[in-house]
Amino acid sequence: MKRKITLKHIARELDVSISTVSKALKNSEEIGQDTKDKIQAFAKLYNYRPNNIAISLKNKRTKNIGVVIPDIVHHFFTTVFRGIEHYANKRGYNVIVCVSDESFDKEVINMEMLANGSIDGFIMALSGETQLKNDYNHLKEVTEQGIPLVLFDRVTDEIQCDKVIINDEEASYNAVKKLIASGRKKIALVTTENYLNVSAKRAEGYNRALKEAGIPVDKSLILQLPYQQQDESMSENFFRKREIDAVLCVNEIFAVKCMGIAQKFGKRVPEDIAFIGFTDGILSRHSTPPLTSVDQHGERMGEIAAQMLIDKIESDHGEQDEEHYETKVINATLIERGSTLSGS
Amino acid sequence: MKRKITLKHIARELDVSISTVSKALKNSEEIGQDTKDKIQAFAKLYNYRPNNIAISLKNKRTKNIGVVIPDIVHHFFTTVFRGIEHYANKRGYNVIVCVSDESFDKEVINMEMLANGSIDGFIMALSGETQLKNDYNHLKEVTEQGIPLVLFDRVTDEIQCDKVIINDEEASYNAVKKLIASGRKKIALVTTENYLNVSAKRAEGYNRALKEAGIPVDKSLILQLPYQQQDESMSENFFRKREIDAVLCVNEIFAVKCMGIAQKFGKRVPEDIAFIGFTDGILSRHSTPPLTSVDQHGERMGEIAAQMLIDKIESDHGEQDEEHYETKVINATLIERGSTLSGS
DNA sequence: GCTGTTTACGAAAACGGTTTCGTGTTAATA
DNA sequence: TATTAACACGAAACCGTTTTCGTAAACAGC
Repeated sequence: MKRKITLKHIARELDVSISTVSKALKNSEEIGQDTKDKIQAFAKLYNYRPNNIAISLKNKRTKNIGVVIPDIVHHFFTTVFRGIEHYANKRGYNVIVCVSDESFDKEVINMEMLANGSIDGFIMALSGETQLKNDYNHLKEVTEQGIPLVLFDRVTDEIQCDKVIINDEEASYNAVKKLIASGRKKIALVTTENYLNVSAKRAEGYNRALKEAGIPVDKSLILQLPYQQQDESMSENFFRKREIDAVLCVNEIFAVKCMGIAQKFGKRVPEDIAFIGFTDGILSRHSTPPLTSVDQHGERMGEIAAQMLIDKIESDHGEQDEEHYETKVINATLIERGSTLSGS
Repeated sequence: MKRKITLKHIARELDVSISTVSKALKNSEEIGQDTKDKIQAFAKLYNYRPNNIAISLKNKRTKNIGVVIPDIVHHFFTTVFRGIEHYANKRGYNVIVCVSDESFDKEVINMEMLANGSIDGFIMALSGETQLKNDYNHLKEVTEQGIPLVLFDRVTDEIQCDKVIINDEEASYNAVKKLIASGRKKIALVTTENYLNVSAKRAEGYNRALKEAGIPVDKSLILQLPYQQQDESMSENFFRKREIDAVLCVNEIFAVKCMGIAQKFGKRVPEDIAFIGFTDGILSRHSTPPLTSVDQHGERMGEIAAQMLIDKIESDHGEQDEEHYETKVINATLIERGSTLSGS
């Protein structure tokens, strides 16, 4: 077992001082060429690599960023994460992930663990419980310590920091407008039970589009399902009883499920009934027919979040002048597929 | 902005030495009760937390583990990751993730970055390119440095280390046997083009089950698709021309796609044709009919991998006696759903 | 009053680097 | 020849902890 070699080893072996070795490996002008050659050759031979931890301690920079998300087995979050990871890696950063499991306590504990020197900044989406409790002291503490923070998707106005979100309301509005334009009249909305921030926004867009088209909003056309629904009777009743020719769902699981139910009742998609879902994931692409859905550009979102964070980290050398925070809005786009297109 | 407070600050403020502060906060017997009280009160007041980096440097233990996987937007890998993260957190470890994107070079670079002190051990699944090149020097280097390594799912015999895999061959064998038992005779196999390790194992199980039942293996019933296939003509031709009453697919995407195609040709699932997929993910649960599939127990796999790794890390204090490595095999189980059950 | 023990704390080394400053040697200049 | 600048390197501080060891002061025992 070859143990890692350190500056001290090299110095002792070559009978020079540690500082000389350090400088030689940085090709400093201070050191004579022969000495540099000798040291560099030796270092290469023994595959010397500086110890990251020691450097972190010295520089007070870890080159790590902390990502805290509610769930990892979740298409949208992993997509964002991929964007973060790619961008961060490009700039020489590693990513430490913690999963809050939608729990406030876990979110707090994870952040505290990481905030004690392990990372240079945070990127996070709030857990459901945190949004419910509306308690953001852990975020405040972190920012007060001068640790940069970027929130994405699940954000809050209570905290002053950089944010990246999508235009949920508008995306929803546009989707419904498109349905109306293609002649649909009885448009249903399938949303979550406990109005999450994003679901609420999407409902607003739905309402606005209908109103603008002069279609009265019919509450009986709005179905609220539990987040993790097992039982399909609610949805079945909903679709059995009602005359519906289009459906907007706030996520793709609901959309695919509802589409299946409608088909079971003999409706043809998209001829009799059209479907649009949010979150363009694997389900949308592989359902029959493929689902028209709102692409939230998760990867781009992750890249932007990472960029904002790292820029802030690296500009942070002086006391930050006047604090200046941005909220970037990403335009979601509708990807049209078989569940709305009637042409082949 | 309240900066982080250190032992030195406390010491200066209370006019004692740094060592006294350190000991007092650990409630050492060496320190007088009044001094301890004073110091602890002060520390609590200013919310003192020891700096992780300094501790890491001192202990040569980071309490971080590195996870390197080929892809993160991938149901199976995220499931495993969740298992790793949960277990690691329970034992006080954080997780640094790097994504190799199926690229050999990225895998190497990522591991080198992390191996220089950032982590105490690795958990990884090999990238496709690495398996193709059959070059494992980066893994060898890491293990030779005494860094514990656990491979999961995509493993290799070339490296001596702990491993966690599922019984692919047997799972496949059992699945096909079940199809045969339910009266299916013309059983197709849909697999990947460039035989990955796991695909090969699954094909073996398929062959064995057929042979054992006295059914000759018909090469024309085996379809090899590119990993990321766009074009469906290959699959369409396959299903159009052949008399097939059951299909085993090496992943759920293939299964759902093929099921859709068969349905398009007027076949009823499962009456006319049954489907079984590997990887029990979101697609299986939400397809119509829901797909019978092989659950690889990713979360359990992650937990076991993390446990093996951390146990090794924490037993590693002395020079490890004689090296002893294990390969744990997890039994995949078949989850039966509508794509094979003919009963309601 | 002298020795021997506690008690309660501080000095210093160590982890592995970076960096500032000082200094001995040589070469250039007056 | 004396002065000085350039060169090449080492000593030491520092980042924030932990931990070993040394030692003053107080106290006990004789």
